[in-house]
Parts: sequence; C-alpha cells; structure tokens
Amino acid sequence: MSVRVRFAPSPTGHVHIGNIRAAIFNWLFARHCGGKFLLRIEDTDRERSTPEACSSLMDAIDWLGLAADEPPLYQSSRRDSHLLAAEKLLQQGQAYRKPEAAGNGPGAVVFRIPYETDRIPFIREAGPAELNVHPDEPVTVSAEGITFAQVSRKGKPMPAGCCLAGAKNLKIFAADICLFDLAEHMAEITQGAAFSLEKADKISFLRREVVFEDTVKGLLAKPLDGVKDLVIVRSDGNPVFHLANVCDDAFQQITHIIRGDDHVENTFRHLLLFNALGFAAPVYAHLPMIVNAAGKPYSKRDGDAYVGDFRNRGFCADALFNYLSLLGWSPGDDREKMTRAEMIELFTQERVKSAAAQMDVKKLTHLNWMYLSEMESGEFCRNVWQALAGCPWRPPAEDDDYFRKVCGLMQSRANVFSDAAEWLYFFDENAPVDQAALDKQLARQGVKEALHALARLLDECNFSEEALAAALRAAEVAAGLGEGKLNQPARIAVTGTTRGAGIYETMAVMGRERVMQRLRHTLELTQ
RNA sequence: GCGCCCAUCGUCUAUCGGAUAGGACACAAGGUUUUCAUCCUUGUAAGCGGGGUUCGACUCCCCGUGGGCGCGCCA
Repeated sequence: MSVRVRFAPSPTGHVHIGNIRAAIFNWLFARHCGGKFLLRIEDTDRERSTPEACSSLMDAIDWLGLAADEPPLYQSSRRDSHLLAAEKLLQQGQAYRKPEAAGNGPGAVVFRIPYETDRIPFIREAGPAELNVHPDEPVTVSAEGITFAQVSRKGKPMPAGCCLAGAKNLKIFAADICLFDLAEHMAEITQGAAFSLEKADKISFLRREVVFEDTVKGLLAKPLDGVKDLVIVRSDGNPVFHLANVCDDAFQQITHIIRGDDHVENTFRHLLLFNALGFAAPVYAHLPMIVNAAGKPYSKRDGDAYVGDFRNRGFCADALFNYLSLLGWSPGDDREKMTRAEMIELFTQERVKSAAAQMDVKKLTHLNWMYLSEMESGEFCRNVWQALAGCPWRPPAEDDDYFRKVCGLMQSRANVFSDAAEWLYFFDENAPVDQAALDKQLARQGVKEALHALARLLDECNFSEEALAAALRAAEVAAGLGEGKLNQPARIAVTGTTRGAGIYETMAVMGRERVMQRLRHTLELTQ
C-alpha cells in the first residue's frame, strides 16, 4: 500500500512553527517514500475557525513549498459522514446516548470503550490491580463506567473514574468482604442497571492496556482504567474532533499519522475508534515539541512563533524549512545545510528524536545568511524589494539598475532580507549620520584637509574602483596621512555609517553625483 | 492528584555496550582584510543524581530529580 500522510491543522489563529514543522516532517516522509502528502482543514470548531486563519495557513504552506498532492479536504464538508458513523456505532451498541441534563433534546453520543477485547489485537492484559477507595464516597457502577474516590495523601477523597472496560472483573470490597462482583451483574448492567455501593474501601479488577508501536517513541501503553468513554457527538448535534479526525483519516486512507506528541494520549482512544468503525489503524509517529527561548512550550501568545512572522522578519523559506527540519531530526552525519532533495533522501522517522527541541533564532539567522549569500541575485533583489515594503523609504523600482547594483554589493552581508532597511544611505542624501563616529574621524589631524582634497580629486575621477582608490591615496598624500587612513573618514562622510561594503566599491556603485553631494554636504556642516 | 512521555556542551545534535564523547550555532582569543561581514587558527564548554546488569554503560534496567503532555460536549 502506498504511503499517504496528511497535515491536519485547525484554522484558528496563525500557523505556529510547531504545527508547520509537523507539516514539514509529513511532507518529507511522503516525498521520501514516494507517497502522497494531503491537507485537511479541521474547521469543525465553528466559533474559532475563521477564513482569515485559513488564508494565512495557505499562505504559509505555499511560501514553504509544502504543496499537497490532492485538493484540501475541509472537514466541515464531511459532517454528514461523521454523524453517519456515530449512528452506526449507536446501532451496533458501541456507543450510547448520554441523557441530556436538562431533559430536553437528544443527549450527546458517547463512544463506549469496548468491554470485550478478545478480538482487538492491540489490547493486552496487564495483570490484576487493586485500588484503595475512600469509604465516604460511594462506588458507582453502570454501563457508562465506574466512579469512586481515591484517597489522597492527606486522606481526602479525590474523585476518579474510568470506563467499564477499564475495570474488567471488578470486585468491590469493604473490610475484605466482597460487596459486588461485576461478573454477576453484567447482564443487568448491559440492560441499563446502575449500582451504588456505600462504604467500600477497596476495588480490584483485571487491568488491561492499549498498546501500540510509535515509530519515534517506541512501544507505548496506556491502562484502560485511565481511559473514559468519550463524547463523539455533542448534544448540539455536532461531531467532536476525535470522531471527525478518525473518520477522515480513514476516508483519506491515511497510512501514517505524524503529529505533535501532545496527541499521544488521544491515540489510545483513536485506535479503539478505528477498530470499532471497522477501519485498519494507521501507523503513528509522535513528534517532540518545539519550545521557546525560555524552554517553555510555544503558546498562542508567543508573538514570534508564527510562520508569517519569520517571513516578515526577512527569513527565506528554504532556510526556515531547513532549520525546522533539524529540530528533532538529523540526517545522522554532520550535514546541516541541505537541499530539499538531500533532506527527502535522508529523512526517516526512525531518526526523529523524542525529546523537545528549543528554537534558536541565532542559528536560524546563520543558516539564513548562508542561503541568502548563495541565492540567485535576481531572486535576492525581489525578496529585498518585498522586505522593504514596510519601510518608510523605498528604492525607485525593483528592476531599477541602481537598486540591483546595491543589492549585488550588499548581498553577501545580509543575514535577513530586512537588513536592507540599513541601506538607506544609497538612496537618500539625508540618511542619518553616526555623528559620534564622524566627529571622531574628523578630529584627526589632517583628515578634514584630506577630505577637501578628495572632493577636488573626485571631480576629475571616472569613479571606477581603481580610480577611486587612487584618489583616496592621492588625498592622503596631499594631507600627509598614512596609507589607508582616509578610508574610514571617507566612508562616514559619504555613507554616514562606519560599516558596509568596501568603500571603493560603495562609492563606485553610488556614483559621482550621490558621492559628491553627500561629501560636500558633510564638509559644509563641519566648516 | 493520577496516567503517559522525555533527559549529551548555553542551544541544535552525533554516538545504535568498546579508543582523547564528534560537528554546528553562540561565546572568547589570535590572524587575514579597506570599516563591517567573510575567511583561517585556536580555545572555553556536555552525558541530571543514586543504584544495579556487564570484562566494559552516555548507551540496557530500577529508583529519585527536573521538565513536558494528557486527564473537555477544545482541536
């Protein structure tokens, strides 16, 4: 069977890097196996799902090049099918209706964790179990499960309970006298009878557990006495996530579910749902979380954890993709910067780690710098132009020859596209000046004279790099300065900053008019 | 409270019982350079603690500790 995986976000708010990393891993796995990568929009939460969130989600997916192999499936369009599945479970006795508290209207539909598990291969017996219960609270037993109170460390009753299946062969004791034996009352309970036992102090049962092999976390087990029956259709008639999720994974014929490990606990119940619905269960792989610089999980409140933010901050999609792929995964050798083809070839779920990874923006920035410096110059220009959209100033035009030259000169120095905001001096004669640095340079013996001499020499200069260098040398000689001593003063006088590309190249790119204007302006102000 | 999961330099990671625990980012020092960036050298820096198993443990097991997740008619 060919591999089919999916990314199934819910369109509430912006897409989080943790989510998109899950998408990346799914995508890589699908490509690695020659399988299909699908997209499913889980928009069943009508109150929180918005069209804006949907389009921002699509933007992020497009931007990162995570194209799906089939049209996206909107979960809300499958509502009837979900309800049909619930109806089927109801008819088969694998689900029941919870009575509505107010007594009006049909109650929520609840999936019953199956009591008979002989035919369910992923459930195994884990041996007999005993639990002390608090005698002040009754132990109740019905087809909907059992409830009781555990004894806290301080001797207080703590409410607890589980599905009926969690307590196979349940016996309830008071002072070692058996008050109730589930085996004797099974028929009545199936008919709807409920029991309440007072003053019990101990229960015993056969513990069973759900077991599955997670591709990244290994063998995972969960005792059924830690599981409750789960609502699959709300009393308002809407299907719940668990039902919709399982139905749609079956509908889309998903073979592998790769998702965040916050879903591990759901998996035990989803496995049961797949089984009850008659579907083969997919293979599961749970990805470790990505945490923020404080080592805490990213919450919706972390303003810098959205995919769009990284784009706005000037990161390129390939660099972010590459960086995110390295969070919780590595190819096994020392490779870090990889092409997509390499990542696809090397990606296996077995190499995914199971410990949480912390996001390091500095390392991302470094990777981004590498991507930017290797980028085709036209593409670099286009991106810089876009990054400048939010800037108060803009170069004349994206395809402007001068703008392209500036980009070419500065490309290797850019960490992120938005670093271009500091290139203002190329475009605006009134760009800000680092006054302290300027004063410091001009205070040096002979510098002012040299700059005046330079201004005169530049009148005769053809503005090639060689000629500019020669002019600077000549001005130094005329003012009695050592070789190279005029470079920094000239840079500040012309660009207003102490840093940038080589000053000869910079002046050559800027050209006579801009350089002379800026230089004369500086000299006038410092008479 | 109960259940499940996780644990190597500050950070991301390599190591699938066997040599001085390797790489990258960051940081520090030095060199190159026309400032900055680059580039080159070098350096600081790690197996959470305690028990086992073993000739040998970062690696396997147990107990602690710390962290995360889950325990909804949210997804």
